[in-house]
Amino acid sequence: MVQDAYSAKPMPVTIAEVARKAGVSKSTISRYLNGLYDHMGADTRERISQVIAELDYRPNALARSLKQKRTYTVGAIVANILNPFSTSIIRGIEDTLKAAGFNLILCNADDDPAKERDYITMLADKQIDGLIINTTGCNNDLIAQVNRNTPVVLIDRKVPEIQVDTVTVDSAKGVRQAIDHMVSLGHRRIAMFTLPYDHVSPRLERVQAYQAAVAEHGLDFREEWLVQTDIEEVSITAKLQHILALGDKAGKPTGIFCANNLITMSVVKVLKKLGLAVPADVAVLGFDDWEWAELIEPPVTVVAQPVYEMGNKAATLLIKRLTAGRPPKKPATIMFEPELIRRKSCGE
Amino acid sequence: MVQDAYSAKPMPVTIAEVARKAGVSKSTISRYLNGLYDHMGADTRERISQVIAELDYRPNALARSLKQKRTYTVGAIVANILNPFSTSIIRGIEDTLKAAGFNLILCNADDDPAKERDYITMLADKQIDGLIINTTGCNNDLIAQVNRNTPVVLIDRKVPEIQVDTVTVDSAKGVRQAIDHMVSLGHRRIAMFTLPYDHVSPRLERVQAYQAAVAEHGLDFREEWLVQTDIEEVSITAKLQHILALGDKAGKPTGIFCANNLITMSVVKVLKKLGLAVPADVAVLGFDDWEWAELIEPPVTVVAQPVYEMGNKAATLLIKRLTAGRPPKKPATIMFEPELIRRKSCGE
DNA sequence: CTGAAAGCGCTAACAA
DNA sequence: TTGTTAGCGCTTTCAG
Repeated sequence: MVQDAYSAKPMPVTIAEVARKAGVSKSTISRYLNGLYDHMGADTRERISQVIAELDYRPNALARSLKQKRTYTVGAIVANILNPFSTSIIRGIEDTLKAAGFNLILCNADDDPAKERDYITMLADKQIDGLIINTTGCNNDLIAQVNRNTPVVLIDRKVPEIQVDTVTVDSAKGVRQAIDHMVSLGHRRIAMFTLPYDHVSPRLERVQAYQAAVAEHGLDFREEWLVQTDIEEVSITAKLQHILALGDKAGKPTGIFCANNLITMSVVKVLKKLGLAVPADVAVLGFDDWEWAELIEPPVTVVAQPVYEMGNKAATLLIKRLTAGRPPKKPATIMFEPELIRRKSCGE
Repeated sequence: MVQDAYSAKPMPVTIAEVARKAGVSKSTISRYLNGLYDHMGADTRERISQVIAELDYRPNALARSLKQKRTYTVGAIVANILNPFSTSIIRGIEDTLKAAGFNLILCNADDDPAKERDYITMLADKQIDGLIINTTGCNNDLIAQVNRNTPVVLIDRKVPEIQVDTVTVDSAKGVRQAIDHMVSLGHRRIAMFTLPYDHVSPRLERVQAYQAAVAEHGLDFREEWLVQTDIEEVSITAKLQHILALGDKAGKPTGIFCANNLITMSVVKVLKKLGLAVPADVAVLGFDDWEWAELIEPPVTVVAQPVYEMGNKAATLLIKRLTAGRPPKKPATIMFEPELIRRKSCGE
């Protein structure tokens, strides 16, 4: 068949062509490509090397993977790529994977279960060797199914129904540190802002830990102080105005604990727009640190998670499964330690 | 052959199995999968649908792509995923691609030419249909070669040697806006901080535009004010201290123009550490906006680029090539308009 | 040390 | 309306 004059893709060179030009069989080329030249004629080897260079030949990974049933590729799906939390994790995953010779396909679920679902199936269809996912928590069935063929590692968010390696942070301890810190600075009326916490384990854990800490410290508490919200400015503004209008005697909180960095940013932004001073009018403490948290005025006090290391660990766990001598070990859950970073947003 | 007891991957179900169970040929299944059931027996269709559901069958994308010579996947390589500039672009690319039915493989070159090189070949080996790249500028040969088989779109950074669609921002105009603004606020001694600008077109353009603007306004100028640096705190600190120690009469600049957001963040951070007030001690204006630039104290004035739209556009151009009626059009370079966003870091 | 041949899972003429 | 057949580009026994 003749090559179409306008066709976008010129005929790429195949192993057969290399074989012909080098005057050997495809098998020999294949062996060469796979480093099996222990017992290969030095002359043949040399010739093949030359022909390959000359033709600029690169093996087709699709064909190879189809035959070998391995792609040496792992997929990673993060919840929201605009969140520094996700990008740091990605860097952690990437470095470890690369060092081990695996490729990475990155996907951004955008906190949308449907999008996540699409990406999971796309990756599975592409026959990835493994999956690392910071899941929305709404596709557990699919993830479990993928996990039957392909090792999966969960990051940040746990899903007890699925038996897989999981990397998280000790949210309870982090919240404890946060509340202890605020209390030590004299706060006794502490509100908490969180994204909706159904389906998402760390969010739920943080809310529960907040409630526990409030109880143990014998702090004041009102249902209205536990606010579930999205990060839109209008929403945050409304909720903030509501709790801050509660009136001073035991009604208005003096501090706000934000359950993740997105919330923290929004809260700080809105507070600023409302002309409220931090921490004079109200203190702020966030869960999760990020590069420029100290650039905000005032620099915001946070509970930091070792995000990069969490990415490393997730990749390491996955690689272990991918290269494991059998039989496979029981799934483990690794919990990292959070760390309080004192800056200026809580007073002192 | 018997399935190995410990083998990680259970035998996945293939089209042949579906065919057998449904009592039809593989071709029929294939037709079904590809939506060619116009002239298919309603009964067969029904049966196939059932068997597929029953077996949880998913076609192997590797096999399909090998045969079709299309992966419906485009690769995107960004310079630095920790940079909000990159992530916004990614979102733009992603949305457009998804809407057009293409998959996206994301890679982070980390501003490292070697890493970039690896990713480009990896993507090419995986037979991507197209590539969008914010290149380091050090792999032009490779990119040109890929471009012979596969449409490439350059984003943010131009490479004149390669004939491809390119999406950029009008750096010259942006810089002009920046300098004009500072001048209008009374600054006549303006320094510029930039990352090393060899290989990277927008950086070079910005430096040239800065020099041109300085000349046209008849501003004071000293070689030392044009500083090339990395974003490490130590480097920035040293350079900053140097120019600020120059002495007041025409030596010490009153304003600093930062050529990109990474530089801006570092400069602001170091200024803060040095106890210098912005804009009282020195004004700051940055190229490129980002979500939380207004959270900094003072909120920093910037020249914003429509990053999300640039991502959209890059993807759109690529899709056009991928779905084009032939013959292909000549490569175009699209230039987006920057926009000055006045905040507080330049005085007034 | 190297080659022949079969086959990975799918699609696409061409027949029927 | 459906089946047969021949590959896509590579790897991998099995022979020699």
